Amino acid sequence: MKELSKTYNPKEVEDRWYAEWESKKLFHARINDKKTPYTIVIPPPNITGILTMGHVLNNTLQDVFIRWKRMQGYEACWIPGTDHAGIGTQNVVERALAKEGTDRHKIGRERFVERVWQWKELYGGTIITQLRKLGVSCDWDRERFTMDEGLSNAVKEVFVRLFDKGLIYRGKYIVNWCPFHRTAISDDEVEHAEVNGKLWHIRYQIDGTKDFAVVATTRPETMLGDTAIAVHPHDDRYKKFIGRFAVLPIVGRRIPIIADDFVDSAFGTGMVKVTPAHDPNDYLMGQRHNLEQKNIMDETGRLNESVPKQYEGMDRFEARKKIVKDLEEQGFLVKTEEHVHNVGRCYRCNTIIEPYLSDQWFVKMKPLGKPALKVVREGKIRFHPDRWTKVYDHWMTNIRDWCISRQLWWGHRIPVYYAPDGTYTAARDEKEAKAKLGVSDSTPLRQDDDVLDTWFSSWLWPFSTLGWPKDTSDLRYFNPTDTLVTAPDIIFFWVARMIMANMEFMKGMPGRDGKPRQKDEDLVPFRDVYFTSIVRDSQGRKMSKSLGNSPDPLDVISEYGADALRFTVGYLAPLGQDVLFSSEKCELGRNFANKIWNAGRFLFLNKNEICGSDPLDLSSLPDDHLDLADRWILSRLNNSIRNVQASLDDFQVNDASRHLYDFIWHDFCDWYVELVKTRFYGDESAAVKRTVIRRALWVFDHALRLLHPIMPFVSEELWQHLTERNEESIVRSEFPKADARRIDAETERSMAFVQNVINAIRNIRGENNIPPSRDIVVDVVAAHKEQKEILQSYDAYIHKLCKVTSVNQISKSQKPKLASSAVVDGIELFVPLEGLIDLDVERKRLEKEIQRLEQMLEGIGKKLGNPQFTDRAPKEVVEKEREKKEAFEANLDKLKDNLLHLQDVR
RNA sequence: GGGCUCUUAGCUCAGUUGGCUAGAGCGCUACCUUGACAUGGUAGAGGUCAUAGGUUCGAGUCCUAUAGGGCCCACCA
Repeated sequence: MKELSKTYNPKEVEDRWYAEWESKKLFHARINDKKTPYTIVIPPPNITGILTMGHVLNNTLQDVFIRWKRMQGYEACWIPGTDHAGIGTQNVVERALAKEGTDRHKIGRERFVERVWQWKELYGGTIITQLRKLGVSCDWDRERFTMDEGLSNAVKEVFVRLFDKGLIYRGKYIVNWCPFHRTAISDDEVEHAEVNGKLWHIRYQIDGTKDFAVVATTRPETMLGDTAIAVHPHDDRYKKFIGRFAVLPIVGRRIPIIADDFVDSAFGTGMVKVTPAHDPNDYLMGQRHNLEQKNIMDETGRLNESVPKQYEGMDRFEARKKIVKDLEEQGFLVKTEEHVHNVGRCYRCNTIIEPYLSDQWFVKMKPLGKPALKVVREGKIRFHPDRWTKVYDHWMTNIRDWCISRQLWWGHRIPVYYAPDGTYTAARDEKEAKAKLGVSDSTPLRQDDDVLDTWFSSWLWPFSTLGWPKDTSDLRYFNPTDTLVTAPDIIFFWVARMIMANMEFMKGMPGRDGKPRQKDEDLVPFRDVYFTSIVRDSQGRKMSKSLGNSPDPLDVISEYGADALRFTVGYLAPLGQDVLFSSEKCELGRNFANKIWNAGRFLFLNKNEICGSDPLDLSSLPDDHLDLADRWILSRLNNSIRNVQASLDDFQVNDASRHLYDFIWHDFCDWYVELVKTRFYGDESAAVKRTVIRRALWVFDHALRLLHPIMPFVSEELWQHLTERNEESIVRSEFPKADARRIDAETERSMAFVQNVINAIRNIRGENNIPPSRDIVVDVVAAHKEQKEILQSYDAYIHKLCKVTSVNQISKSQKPKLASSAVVDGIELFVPLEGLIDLDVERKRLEKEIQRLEQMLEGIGKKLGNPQFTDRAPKEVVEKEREKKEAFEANLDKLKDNLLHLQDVR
C-alpha cells in the first residue's frame, strides 16, 4: 500500500486522472431513454483565444453543474467547441503575413482562407487543451467548430430560409465602419466611451447676404461632405434663413438651409451641419429632405477624391487638424469649446468607428424577437440573477435590425448569388440559385463577396451542434438544453439571438416524443441562464491583456493546483456580483485541498492500523456503537448535504462551496476527527474500533462525493485510496442524498453543550497562558442531571481536547479556592490554578463576561418590559427572549458569585 | 438622459422570507512542532453594518432621499 505524502501534491494527481477519465469516456453522453438528459453547450471560445480567468470561472461553474447532475443520475452532456472568430482570426493571420512581407490581397482570397485553416489546425486547439487542465468534463467526442461542415450547412440553411421569408434584406445604409478592419460591424460591437473633445463653431456665409450661419460640430472634417444646414422649424432666430443657401467655407459649395424637428434649438447655436453620408442622424434627415449623400472617405478612413486637393488622401484625424487650422486662418472659426462627448470604438481593435454609407445585409429582428421576448417574460427561460430579464426585455422591445455582412474573407461566405443582370437570390448552392433565378445551367453566377458576422453561426449553437437541419436522434434528445452559463456582456450578441434562433428553427422539428415541436417550452434553447460574475483584479479593474493584470490560469494551476483554483473561484463568485481575483487568493483553495488530503491521510493511516489493508465495506452505514460524536457528525453531514443540494439547485455555487468548507474543515476535521481519536487511541475493543473507522470512512466518502463537482481531482484520488473501488470512478458515483432521519436537533444541542464546555476550558488555558504541557484538572458544578450524564459519558472528549487529566463533578460547597472559573449553559467550571493564576487577569476575565451579560440583559429587559413587544411579536420570539433572559441571569449570578469568591481569597 | 448594482472588522467577502448575542478567510497578537495537516492547532484583539429620515413591538435585512464606487442602454451635433 502506497504511502500518502504529507502535503497534497496536485501535479502527481491531475494529469493522471484526467487522462484516465478521458480514456474511459466517462464524460461521454449517450441517448438513454431511461434517463433524463441534462445538457449544457459551452460558450465556444475563440480559436485565437488562450485561457483567461473569465474562462476559468465560466467553465468551472459549468463543470460543477454537469458533474453534479451526472452524479445525480442524469444523462449529462456538455458539448464543447470553438468559434471561428471572423475578425480576430483574420487579424492574427494577416499579422503573420505581414511578417512574411506579403498581405492577403497579394496572395488572394482562396490562398488566404487556406492559410487561416492551416493556422487553425496548428494553433486553434490551444484553449481546448488548456481547458482540460482545469478538469472540465466535456464530452470531447462531440466537439464542434463553427465552420465545420455540419455547422456551415446550418448557417446556409438559416440564411436561405430567412431570405425566402423576407427577413434578410440588402441595402445601402449608414453602418459602423471600422477603418482598421475595413469592415462594417454591428451596433453591438461598438463600445462607447466619454472623451474630452472639442466643439468647434464654424460660420457659413448665407449666400447673397452678409449674414452668417454658425454651426457647432465635434467633427469639422465632415463639413467637406455637408449637403445642408438644418434649423428647428419654430426657431424664430433662424426662420428667415430657411429656404436660403449657405456657402461651405473652403470648398465654396452652396448648400440649402432646411427646417427639421430633429434639431435641438438649445444645443450649440441651434444650427446643425448636415452630412448624410457620415452621420446616422444626418442620413435620416437627408432621406427626409432628399439631400445628396456625399461620401468623402474611403474604406480606410482617408479622404477621397471628392474633397479639395489639399485634403485628398489624408487620414480623417489629420484632415481634422488641417481643416481647423485652415478655417481659423480664413476667419471661419468663431470659437472652440471644450466638450465631453461619446465616441464609439471597435470592440476588437479600439479604432474609432466611422459612420459610413455602404451596401450591407441585414436581418429583420422584430418578427424574431417577439416569441423570444415572450418565453422570457413567461418564465419559460429563467435568468439568474433575475435582474437580467429586465435588461433583456428592454433590448428586445427596442430591437434594431442586425447588420450581418462583414467585408472579410474568413467566415461563412454569404450564400447569395447574382445573375449577370443583377438579380440575386439566396441558395444552398449554385445549382439551386440558378433554379431560383430561372437562368440556364451555363449562366455564370457571382457569389456575394462578403462573409457573415461570426455571431451568425454562434446563434445556432444549441441546435447546430446536435445535427440540425437534419432530424437527428441527438437533436431530439438533447435539445432543449438545460443550463447556459455565460458572461453577461454577451447577453445581446449571443443569448438573445440563440433564443430567437431556437424558437424559429426548431419549430416543427420532432421532439423527445417524436412529435413536431409546437409548445414554447420545447422550442427554447435552454431553461436557465446563469450570468457569471466579471473577474476583476484586486483593485477592481477589469482583467485585460494591455494592463497585464490577468494572471495566466495555467501558472496558477501549476502553483496551486486545479482544484484549488476551481474551489477559490467558486467560493469567491457570488451569483451576479463581480469577483476580485488575485492568484494569492488560491491559498484558500490550496489549504482546503491540503486539509482534506490530510483528513484522508489520517483515516487511511488509522484504517491500516486497525484493520490492515483489507478492503472495508462502505456500502452501508455501520449503525452500531454510536456515540454522541457519531450521531452529531451524521446530523451535520446530512444537514450539509441538504444545504449543498439546495444551494446548487439555486445556482449558488459560492454557498455550496461555503457549506462544504465549513462542514469538512470545522465539523469533520476540527471536531469529529479529534473526537474519534479518543476511541482509536483508547481502550475500545478491536471490533468497536473497526466499526468506528468504517463509519468515519463512510462519512468521509460522502463528503468526497459531495465535494467532487467542485474539486474533482483530490476527491477522486482520495476516494480511490480510501474506498478500494479501483474499477470505478467517483465521476460516475452517486451524489449523496440527505437522510432527514439523521438530522437531530437534540443531538446537536448536546454536542454544542460539550463544545461549549471544551471551549470554556480552552479559554481558561489560553487567557492564563497555561501551556499544553501543564496538566490541569477541572471541577464541575453541574446544574442538572442531563448535563451530569453527558459530562460523565463523554469526559474522554474533554480529556483529549483540553488536555485535562480529570473532570470531577463537585457540589457547590466544594468550590476550589484559587481557581479560574467559567459559567457555561448554567454549569460552573473551575480549574484550580494554585501558583499559576494571576488574580488580576482572572478578575478582568470575569468582569468582562459579567459586563457583556449585563448589557445583553439590559437589552432583553427593555424588550420584555415593552408590552408592545410581548403583545405583538410572535409567541416563539417572546418565549425565546424569556429563555435567554433566564439563562443569562443564571450565568450572571454564578459569575458574580465566583468573582466575590475570588476576592475573598486575598 | 434612462436603467441596474454595490457600500458590513485593516483587506476580501457571507449574512436566506425583518427576531442578531453580526460571521468567515486573510492579516494582526499570544501560546503550541500534541501520534492527519505549520498549506497546521488553540486562544485573543478588532465592527455606532456609507449617511439622514421613515415603516415596525423590532431594521445589517423593507421604503425614501443623499454621498461615493461600478456596469449597461440612449442619435443630442
